[in-house]
Amino acid sequence: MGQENKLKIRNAAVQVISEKGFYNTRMLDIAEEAELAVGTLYNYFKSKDEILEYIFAKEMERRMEIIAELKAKDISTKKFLKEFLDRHFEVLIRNPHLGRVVVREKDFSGREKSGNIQQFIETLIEALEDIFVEALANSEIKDIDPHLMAVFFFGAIHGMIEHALTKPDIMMLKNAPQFIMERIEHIFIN
Amino acid sequence: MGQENKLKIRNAAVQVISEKGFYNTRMLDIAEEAELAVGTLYNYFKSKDEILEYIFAKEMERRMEIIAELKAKDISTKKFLKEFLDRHFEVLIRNPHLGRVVVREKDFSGREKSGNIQQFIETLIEALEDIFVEALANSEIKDIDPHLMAVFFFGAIHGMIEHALTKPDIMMLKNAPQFIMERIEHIFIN
Amino acid sequence: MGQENKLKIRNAAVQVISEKGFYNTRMLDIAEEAELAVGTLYNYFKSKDEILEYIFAKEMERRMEIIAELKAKDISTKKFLKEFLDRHFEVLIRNPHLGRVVVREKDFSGREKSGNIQQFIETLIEALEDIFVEALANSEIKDIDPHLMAVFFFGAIHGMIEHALTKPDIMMLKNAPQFIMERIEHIFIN
Amino acid sequence: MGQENKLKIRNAAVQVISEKGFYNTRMLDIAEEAELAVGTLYNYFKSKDEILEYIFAKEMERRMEIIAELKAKDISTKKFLKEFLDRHFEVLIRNPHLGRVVVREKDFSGREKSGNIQQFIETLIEALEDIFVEALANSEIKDIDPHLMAVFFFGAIHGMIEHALTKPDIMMLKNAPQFIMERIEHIFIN
DNA sequence: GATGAATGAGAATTCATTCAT
DNA sequence: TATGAATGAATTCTCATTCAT
Repeated sequence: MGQENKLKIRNAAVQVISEKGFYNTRMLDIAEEAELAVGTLYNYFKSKDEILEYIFAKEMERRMEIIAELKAKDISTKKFLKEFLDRHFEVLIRNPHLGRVVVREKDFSGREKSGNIQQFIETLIEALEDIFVEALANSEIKDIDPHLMAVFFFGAIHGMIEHALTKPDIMMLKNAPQFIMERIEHIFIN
Repeated sequence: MGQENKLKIRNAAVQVISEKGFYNTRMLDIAEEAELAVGTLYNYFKSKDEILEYIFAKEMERRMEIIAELKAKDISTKKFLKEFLDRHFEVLIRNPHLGRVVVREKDFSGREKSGNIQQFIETLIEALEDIFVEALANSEIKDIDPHLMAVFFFGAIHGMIEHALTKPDIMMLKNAPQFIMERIEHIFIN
Repeated sequence: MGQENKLKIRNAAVQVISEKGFYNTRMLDIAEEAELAVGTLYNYFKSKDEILEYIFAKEMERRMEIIAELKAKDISTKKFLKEFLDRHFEVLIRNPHLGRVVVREKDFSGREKSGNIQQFIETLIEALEDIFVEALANSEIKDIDPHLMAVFFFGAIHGMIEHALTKPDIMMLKNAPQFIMERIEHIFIN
Repeated sequence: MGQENKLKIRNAAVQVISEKGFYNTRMLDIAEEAELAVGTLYNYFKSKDEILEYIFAKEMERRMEIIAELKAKDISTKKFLKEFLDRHFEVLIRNPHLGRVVVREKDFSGREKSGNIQQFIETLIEALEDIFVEALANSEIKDIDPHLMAVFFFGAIHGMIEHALTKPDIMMLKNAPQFIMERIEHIFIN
């Protein structure tokens, strides 16, 4: 059915955009990668911008799902963050193209539409912030500004991903979760 | 003399690109902001890409200067990093447009030329890595992978800058250096 | 049976083309208005152009029928023209969309196929010319170039229709036949 | 200077649009006819639509100038109309392409922008209406609805032009003014 | 006959770059 | 050196038409 093509287009777009960057990718590039006609792309997406938004929406949705799932587990914040990192990086190791697109094209500025993508990032940061706020309330972590903490954490993750995928350095991706946890180990009480 | 115009163009480009993003900025936009004719831009830069490269080159040069200067001071690594962060963020607080361009447009991929910009980032990370390698040799810090450390550190910095400038949240820029230092405090011996 | 769909398509086309103009009307627009699938349109018409031709053909056929019918009645030319005008405008008052399409899209030039539509107009003008030729032979009207007369007459009719439908000004449509007759009253002998 | 190119583009557009119709004319066609690059067209006009509007604006301006000039002459309405017709048709005889565009593309419907073109026509009709209103006040013509009269008159003119230029039939253009005057002769008192 | 997704040729428009003045 | 009009390659998006179901 139709969803199959939408998926094909998304995957093709991820592939090509990760290689050439969003602005250097033509609709024709995506179409060829997807083995479809250009016109067909427009049966599934209103514009090129919308394809990028869709990629982001899907990925951010996944991250929120992971967070929701982990929240349901009722584990300590430390375990929570470790597991979130593990799963986040695991996805990227399996699909480096996707990671590259998500970390690189997030600054899709200069157009109003881009608002959505910025929003996805915001939402994720806010979700992380909530985790820290709660941990603070439960005295699981020291008295640290949760907002700064969330931004710092998110930035460090993105930075390592970007660097690892650009080199590319898969080993770094594998070590990153453990390394990041060690860097914030000290914020936890006990 | 001519350098005055080159500076005008650079400043205009920073201003406009920070607002619209590199790909949504036309040479005409830069020319208008600089109060020059489009043709004049080409008397100072061979291409649009070259303007961006120039902006990066200048900024990275400045960072390297700061690093060289601090190295000459022969202070502890902790003080070194703290002072580097202070000065780095200070520049951005004074010129947010510049910060926005540098953090956003670093992934200028999909073209061969972009190599230069990637290179600037690499160089800076390597410089930081050197600091950590040396600190390790001097037993100033714990036994931590210096490369990972440099990437982590750089990522966190960039993430906070980007977030702070996007909101924009000047207060975060002010608090960031101290906050980051506290996060890596534990890596230092003593 | 099938003719029902052909009619639905024609009516839908008249409706949409009258609103958006032929070139700004997509097959999809017509299909939606007709509550049919685009593909279905092609079971009844070979192309978009053919739909417009069909609309014209039908209308011109009707006018020719009116003319034939009036000719059979064997009335004076003056009565003939008056009745022709009455019936012509009556149709338009009842279906302004149709009128709008017929007066506006007659210049469907630049394509070979369009010849047909031009032809319809020609045929109608010739029919009117015949009326004047005959009237001249019967000494019903003064010595006036019948060809010029037909063109003049036809132009005035079209102009008034177009103006009335564009405003729209239904009252003008109602008054037009009488007004036009008064304007050519003087050509009749007696 | 620049106006020279604007004129070249206008003339080329008139030529091509008169042959192929507005919607079947590509910007490239106009550019080639004008012996300019496509891009150059956009240095003088914001869009294809704007070219058509410009053609109309110029022509309507000319007609208004003729009307203003004749008004200044303070001649009888009958002479006024005759002279207006003569000059109007004279222009068309000299530049049939222009005439064809003006009579054919006036119904530039389906887009908001088209409003301007409709407006030009309206303005001209209103100007004619004013003539009749004044003539009525001066008892130069019989008691006839001036609005209907203006629309009728304008329609007849357009119809004859269109027919004459479509055939093409230059003789008809030459005879038209006289013929039209004879048709409305009876409305004048005396 | 009816459907509507797939197709790809085609068109408007943009914009980096050139170059004559 | 400064200018800005001219250029035309490149790109996004549209839409008539086809055809497998």
